[in-house]
Amino acid sequence: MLSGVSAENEQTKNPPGRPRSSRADQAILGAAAELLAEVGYQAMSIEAVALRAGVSKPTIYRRYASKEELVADAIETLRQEVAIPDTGSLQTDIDSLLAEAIQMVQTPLARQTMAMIISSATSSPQFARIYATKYLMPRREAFGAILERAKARNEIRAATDNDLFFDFVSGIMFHALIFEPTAEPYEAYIRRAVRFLLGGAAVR
Amino acid sequence: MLSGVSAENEQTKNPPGRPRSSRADQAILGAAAELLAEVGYQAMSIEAVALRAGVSKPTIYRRYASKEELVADAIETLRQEVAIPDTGSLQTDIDSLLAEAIQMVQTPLARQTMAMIISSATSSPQFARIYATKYLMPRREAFGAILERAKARNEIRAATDNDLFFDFVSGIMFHALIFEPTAEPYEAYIRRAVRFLLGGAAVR
Amino acid sequence: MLSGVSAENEQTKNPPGRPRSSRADQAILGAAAELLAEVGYQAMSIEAVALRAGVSKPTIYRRYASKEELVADAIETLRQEVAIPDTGSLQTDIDSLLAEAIQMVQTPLARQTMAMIISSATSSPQFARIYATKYLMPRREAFGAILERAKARNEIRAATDNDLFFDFVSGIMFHALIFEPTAEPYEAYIRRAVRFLLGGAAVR
Amino acid sequence: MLSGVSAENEQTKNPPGRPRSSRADQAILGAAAELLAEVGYQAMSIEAVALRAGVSKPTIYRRYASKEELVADAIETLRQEVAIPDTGSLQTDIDSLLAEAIQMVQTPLARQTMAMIISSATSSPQFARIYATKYLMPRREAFGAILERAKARNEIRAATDNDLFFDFVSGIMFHALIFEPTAEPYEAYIRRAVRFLLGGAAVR
DNA sequence: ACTTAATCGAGACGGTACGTCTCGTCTTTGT
DNA sequence: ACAAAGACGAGACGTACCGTCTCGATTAAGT
Repeated sequence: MLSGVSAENEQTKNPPGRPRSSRADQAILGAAAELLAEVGYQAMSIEAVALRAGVSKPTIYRRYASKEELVADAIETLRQEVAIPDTGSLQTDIDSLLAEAIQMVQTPLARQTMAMIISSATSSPQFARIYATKYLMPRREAFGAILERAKARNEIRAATDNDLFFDFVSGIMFHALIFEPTAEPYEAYIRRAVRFLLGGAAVR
Repeated sequence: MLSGVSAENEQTKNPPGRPRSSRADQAILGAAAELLAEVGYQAMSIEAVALRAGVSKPTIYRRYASKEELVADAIETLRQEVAIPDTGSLQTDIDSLLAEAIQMVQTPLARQTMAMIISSATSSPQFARIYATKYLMPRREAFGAILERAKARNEIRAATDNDLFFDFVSGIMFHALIFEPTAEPYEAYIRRAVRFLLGGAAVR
Repeated sequence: MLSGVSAENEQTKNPPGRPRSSRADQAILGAAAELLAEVGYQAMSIEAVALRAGVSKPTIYRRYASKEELVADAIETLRQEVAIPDTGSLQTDIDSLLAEAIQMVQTPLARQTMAMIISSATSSPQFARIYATKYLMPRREAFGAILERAKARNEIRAATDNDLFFDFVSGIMFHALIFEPTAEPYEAYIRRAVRFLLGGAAVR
Repeated sequence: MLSGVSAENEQTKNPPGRPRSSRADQAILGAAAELLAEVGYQAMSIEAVALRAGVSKPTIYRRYASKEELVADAIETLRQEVAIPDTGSLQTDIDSLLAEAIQMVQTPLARQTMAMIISSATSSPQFARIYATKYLMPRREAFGAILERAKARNEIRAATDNDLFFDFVSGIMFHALIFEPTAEPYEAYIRRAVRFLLGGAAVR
């Protein structure tokens, strides 16, 4: 891992023997992502991944010591790019971010991923870390940016804790997804909740 | 199910044959609850439940078609009683409720239950319903009661949506449990977050 | 069983309670005999007998302690009456007896019965005894009778052991049924074999 | 099987994948043969075979689709070598063959095997074929050889059907084993019966 | 060209748990 | 007291995956 001696590793010395097949690498990750979205984390068997990837079981186990590692790698490839809106109004900036997040969070893959994260939160915290890094972090930063601009425009109090604000939004989206606390549609509920939160932070 | 016509069903006619053993009922539910807390939902096998309950496998399958049904019944028996505090101050009332909730939510059984709820939220929504009914509902009502009293004392605005307030608290507790957004202790973070929320709702 | 003696049973004291249903008795034996012929001894389950007889399992177990006892009783009811032929010639007498025996021994019920007898010959010798009594004994006596008449007509030597002769015939019928030693039809083989035996016993 | 084409199939190409463990092969067959002799065909469970062989259940099911196939293979391995006696006298030659056969046929394994053969003679004729090939055939040939020599010595008629003679001997041994027709010991009865048969075949 | 060595597919291995089946017994209500 | 209905403990059934292992066949890199 930590190779301080640079002279040796300058030209990545190939190990002897047949190199790993990159075709197999991609096939495995692709099959794992598909199955994850289709049947979920628990029901996904390594055997099924091997079958779909057209690869043998040991070829998977040579790369990943467990289903968790495989899945962690598979979801890591799902890159999240978040455009930071700048409409001149906090309300519309937030609406823009929410629209994307709401759509994303309602896909089966997102549901499965969330389920998996929480299932294994105790035993395998790496999922939560990956999710926090890959998914939450860009959105946290986007929220931070638009909140800062709103402070500059004096729309909200300067003392407002950006991270806490984001945590509340993220938390209530999670919560509502699971428990469906009201009869109204998911999107309407979330928008109402965020207005509530903004009202509390608003300058008066 | 609930047949209002009492005259007909007055004397619940026993079905023929040997009745189900209530000893077995309890033993199964008890063993399931224990194992759930010990090894978690996924690792809990029907076989192990049967062994610990001193009951045969078919005796379990006669009652429950799947592990999910069994577990749903097992967690349904875990009754939640919430005392509604009345200290004369919203802040201390909330502190009192939070203290209990924070303690509860950090036990292994609660973690396992939450994990299971979310894992199966899509496929088996009954878990979420049970949890919402058994766990969240009493707390939602307690929050409603103390918020109403706070409104009467003019501590918070009368227009504050009690349910939404509770959803935010519940949501951020969930969220923080999973993602540990800050380095500070869980309890401190939650208390800080709730103060943030109260600040927004406060009368000015 | 034998309740002819009236002096002892003069006042046939009815036992208390509901008397055993003779309808059930017959239904059980009938169902057992049918299933025995259809699926064989091993595959015949008490459960299936109960179902077909329209009777509950304990009702059967109240009468018979085991499947063996039930089956023993069922086959005991299959009475065997053998007419002793008297045509004036040993050869035609034997042909007559053989015709009937060959036909009988090739029915599925007979095959199943034989299989059962031998399966349990070590552990449950009562089957072999019942079969020997109900099936073999009348034929042994018939053979004895026609052989005696043949001796009187000086067709075979007077010293011929009737029982041994019968055992050989019975034995080769059994043997050929199981192992099909030749390509020729069962009946032709048996007749050829008996002529061989008669040739050895014939007076010269 | 039929490898007429020598050029192509000369070097039997190994199938891909890990080869079956011959250690497991032998352990399974050994355990099956032991259990067969100990508890009988019906009471022998695949589970018990797996346990005794130190092998998992799927390893057995990979090789044999049913208990019948397993047992057929197990009894096929029980090789029967019969030495053909040549004492110069038919009577003593036969005595020698009988002695071995009588001893063999009275062992528990032989009883169990016979029972199984006949139990399944209708449904699974492969047992009877295996028994006929492995057990009866060598003895049939031995009898054929000593009878031919007896004919050369003019002890018995040249027209005597060797196979039929053997069938009678085999048949009466079977028959006597099952029905015990006399009070005398098995061996004495068989020897008496064979003398009867020889008397019929003798040259006069 | 030839060795070397890690890869590949295929599939068997000992395990564990699955959900089902039938066994013979037990326990209730109703006759 | 018996009949019926059906639950019970017990335990085998045959199947599905687990993660590991053993093969023969490839596939480069380093001789």
